[in-house]
Amino acid sequence: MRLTRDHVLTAALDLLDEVGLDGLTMRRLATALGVKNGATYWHFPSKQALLEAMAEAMLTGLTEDLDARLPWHERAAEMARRLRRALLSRRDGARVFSGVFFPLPNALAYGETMVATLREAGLNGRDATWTVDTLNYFVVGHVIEEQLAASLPDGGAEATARLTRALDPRTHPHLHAAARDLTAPHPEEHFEHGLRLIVDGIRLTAGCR
Amino acid sequence: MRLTRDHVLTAALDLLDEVGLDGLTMRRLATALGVKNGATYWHFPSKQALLEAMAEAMLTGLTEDLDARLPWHERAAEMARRLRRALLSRRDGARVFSGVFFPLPNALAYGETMVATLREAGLNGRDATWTVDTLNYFVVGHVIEEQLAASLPDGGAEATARLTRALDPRTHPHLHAAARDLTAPHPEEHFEHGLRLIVDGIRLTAGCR
DNA sequence: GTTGAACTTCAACGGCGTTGAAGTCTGCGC
DNA sequence: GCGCAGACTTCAACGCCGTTGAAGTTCAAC
Repeated sequence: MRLTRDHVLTAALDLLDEVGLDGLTMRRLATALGVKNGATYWHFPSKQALLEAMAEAMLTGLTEDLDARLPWHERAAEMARRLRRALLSRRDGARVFSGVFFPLPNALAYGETMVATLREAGLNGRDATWTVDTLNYFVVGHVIEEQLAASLPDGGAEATARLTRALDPRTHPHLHAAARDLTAPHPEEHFEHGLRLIVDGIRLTAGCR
Repeated sequence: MRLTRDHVLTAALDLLDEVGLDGLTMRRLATALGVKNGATYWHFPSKQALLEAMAEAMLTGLTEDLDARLPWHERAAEMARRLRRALLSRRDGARVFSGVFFPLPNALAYGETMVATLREAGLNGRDATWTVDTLNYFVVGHVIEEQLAASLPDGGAEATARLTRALDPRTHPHLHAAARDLTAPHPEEHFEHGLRLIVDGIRLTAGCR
């Protein structure tokens, strides 16, 4: 059967889950599709274009069915949670997303909804836009680290051990004590902690005007 | 004259400024040093090790001469600003830093100081650690974008034009209006805006206990 | 001077994204 | 039924990349 743009895209997403971003190769993708190396280039002009399509696919439906009756800060938090879940839906999803520069339609819809929500809270255009940026840096950065930790060979045990070894309790008492509060074991709580921090900051800003 | 680990390191940092992270190649580095391709591998076992040393070099002196009389929130903000400036000191510095997994001594010192500052504010160990993570996601994400925008061929004019073209004012009124509030023209204010947002969130959290 | 370690060169390995010419298939008008 | 044009695939390369190991060179200490 002949190839379709969609075949290539879904095969690429499946391959991403299987081998991760670093293992995702145009040659491997062709092999997975039972096709020779150059064939995919008919459907996507470059690997970058394919990665953009993959990112766009991950963000499908991000703004759908959002409860308009929620107060603005709960709506904003819900959107951030949705973005996180979308990025988590594929292995290394956050890194794929962060490598895309092109303005993806689904990302634009997300941004538009976010800015609209914050404007509703009373923020002016510039504040709302910049606040969305701050939220995005947090979400993407958090999920990148989350997925990095998740794809460590031994569940991060070796990396944690090496970190603990590097930490002299005399010079780094706080970090030494914090070794058990790393991201890895509590991703949800860690995410909610940061999210609340930022949303609280927004509420403070919003209340001041 | 023979090579030194230090020669290689400073040449790598200079080459980074010249050609950016994507142009930084072991072969190009060797050429810049007037040496053949394999020679650098005597001083650094791998490119990754070299990048780690480069990141560590960028973070030198990050925690020095911090005014202990400042209130905690100003000290934390000052640290974040220092981290930003350190990452900005080299082209693509933030991307170099974010690609390093190994716990760098200077990064640990930074983290220790940050956690200590937040504990002083009354946060418990876990809250302090996680809050530092949130701050770091913001700083690194912000500077990555800042430097990405700075290294666009035409100062970002073409990218902005393409974005504006992709934005229908009917479907994306807020983003369309916000096209002039992008990061690029106001990096300082944009950074300070996000920083204040997060620090305000911390102050709120700190006040609650 | 000899020697042994420190350092460099040399030549390759296997991999990557991408390209363009050549080939094959397929559906459509005749 | 047939030919043909466009759609799609293969093939064979190009020029990169990080890394490696054996062979060669330099140099300081004895």
